[in-house]
Amino acid sequence: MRGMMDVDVGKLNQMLRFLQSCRRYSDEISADEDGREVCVAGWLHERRDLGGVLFSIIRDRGGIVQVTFRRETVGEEMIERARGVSRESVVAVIGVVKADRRAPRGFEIVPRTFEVLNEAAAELPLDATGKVHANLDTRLDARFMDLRSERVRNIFMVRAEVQRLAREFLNSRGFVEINTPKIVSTATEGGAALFPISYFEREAFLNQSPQLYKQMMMASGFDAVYEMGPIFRAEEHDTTRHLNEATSLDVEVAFADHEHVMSLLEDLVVFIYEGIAEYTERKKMDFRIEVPKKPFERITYDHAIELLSEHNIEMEWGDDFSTIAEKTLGEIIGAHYFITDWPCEIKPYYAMPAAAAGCDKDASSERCNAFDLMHPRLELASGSQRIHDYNLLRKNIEMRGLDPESFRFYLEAFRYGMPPHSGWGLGIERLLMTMLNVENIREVILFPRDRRRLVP
RNA sequence: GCCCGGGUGGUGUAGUGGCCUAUCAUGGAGCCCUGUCGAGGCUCCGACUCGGGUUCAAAUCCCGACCUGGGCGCCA
Repeated sequence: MRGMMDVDVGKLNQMLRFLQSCRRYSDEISADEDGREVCVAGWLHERRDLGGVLFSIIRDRGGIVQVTFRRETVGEEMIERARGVSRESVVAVIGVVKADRRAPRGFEIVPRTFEVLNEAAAELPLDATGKVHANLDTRLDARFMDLRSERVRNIFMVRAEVQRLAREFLNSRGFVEINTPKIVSTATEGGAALFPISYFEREAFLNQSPQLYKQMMMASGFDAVYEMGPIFRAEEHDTTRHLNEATSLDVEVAFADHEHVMSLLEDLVVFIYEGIAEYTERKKMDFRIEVPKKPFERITYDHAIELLSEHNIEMEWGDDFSTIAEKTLGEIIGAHYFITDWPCEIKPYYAMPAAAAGCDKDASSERCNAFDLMHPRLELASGSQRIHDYNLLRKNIEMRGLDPESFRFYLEAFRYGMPPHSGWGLGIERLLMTMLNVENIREVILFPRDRRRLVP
C-alpha cells in the first residue's frame, strides 16, 4: 500500500479511494494512538481561531475530533487555508495523532494535509452545533442539516437499532419476513381514509395496512410472518402523534390465539427496550431508557370503563376511548398495559368474536378476542385473533356495509384451508417516541408526511 | 372539522399605537489574540408574512389570505 503522504490530494477520486481505504470515524481514535497517522473526513463543526493557533473541530458519524493548526507545525499556507473554510464545509484531514491533555478528548490531530472537498454556503439554515434553538418546522425544512446535530442523529441511530432488534427477535423465533403491495385496489378495512392514486387507466390506493395480505400468507403455509414497512392513512388528523405515512411492524401467526400473540408482543417490546438500553449506554447517548416489566397488566375493556368512571370520566359501552380517557388510564396504570375483550363493533370485521372462539359461553356475547397495547401516553399496537371461517368473515364484511366482491381476492384464501391465526400491528414511530420520551412523532421519522407537509 | 395561540435579520427572540432609522443572543464579513473546548475583545452587516382597512401616526388595532404551534375530534 502506498504511504499516506504519496496521495495527490489534488486528484479527487484518488483522494476518495484513499479515504475508502483508511478513513476512520472520530470515535474510533483515541490518545492511545499518539504518533500514529490517521485520516478523517467530515464536516467543519466549529472553528476557534486564536491567531497563532487555530482549532478546527471536525464532525463525522462517530462524533467530533479536534484538528490543531499551529504556525510552526503546519505552516502559514495551511493555516490561512483552514481559516478561510466556512462552517459545515466537507473536509478531509490526514495527520498525526498527538496526545494532549489540553485537547477536548485528550488528543488532537496535527494535520499534514487538509483538503476542502466541498465548501458550504453561508449563512446556514440552522445551527448544527445546537447552540441556538430552532422550531421543528424550520428544522424539518432543513432536515439534512438538522440530522447533523448529535441528538437528532442519535434518534435515528436508535431507530435503526430498534428495527434491527425487531428483526433479530422475530427471525430467532422462526418468523419469515415478507413484503406486500403498497398499491392496492380496495380499502383494507373500510374505516380509515385512503389516498387515491392513478394506476394507469384505473384508480388505486396506497395501502393503509398489510392486514389482508399477511392473513392470506397464513393460508400459504408460511405460519409466522412479519413485515416492517410504510402504511398510509389519509386521515386529516393534525396532532403530535399521528402521521399520514407511518411505519408499521405487522405480525401474523397461524395456529395461535390472541393470548399467544400478546405474549409475543410483550416479549418483543421488552427485548427491544433491553437492547436499546444497552445500545444507548454503550454509545454514551443521552437517553434514559426505562425497560418495562413483564408481564404487562391486562385489563378488560369493561374494567377500563369502570376505572374511568371512578375518575369521573363516563363513557357508553361500545364507545372507543377518547384522548382524555386514554391519558387518564395511562396515569392510573403508569406502565405498559393491554386492553382486552373489546366490543366487536369498534374492532375490525376480521376480529374473532369471543363466542365463536369458545372463550365466552354466552353465545350472544358482543365481545371479541382483540387487544390494544397501550403506553401510558398513547396506543402502540392493536391486534386480535382473526376469524378464519369463510362464512363468518363474509357475513361480518356484509354487516359492516362493505362489498364482499371487492374483498374477493382476500376471501378466496379462506375457502381452501385457512388455519386459525392471530396477529398485531405495532407503530414503530410510536414505540420510538414513547421509548425516547420525544414529544412530537415527527421527530422520530426522517421526512414526516403530515396534513400539511409534503416536502422535503 | 372545531377551539385557542403565533408569524420581527440565516436561526431563536424582545417590543401590543408615537419613546422603533426595532432589543438581545446566535450567525455572517472583517480586525486583534499561541491552548480553545458554547473561546474572548472590537467594528460592521442583516428583519416587522402578504393584501386591504382604521388613525395625524401601525411591527403594534381591525378584516381577509397564506404559513405555523398546541388542544380536541376523526383515526384497524
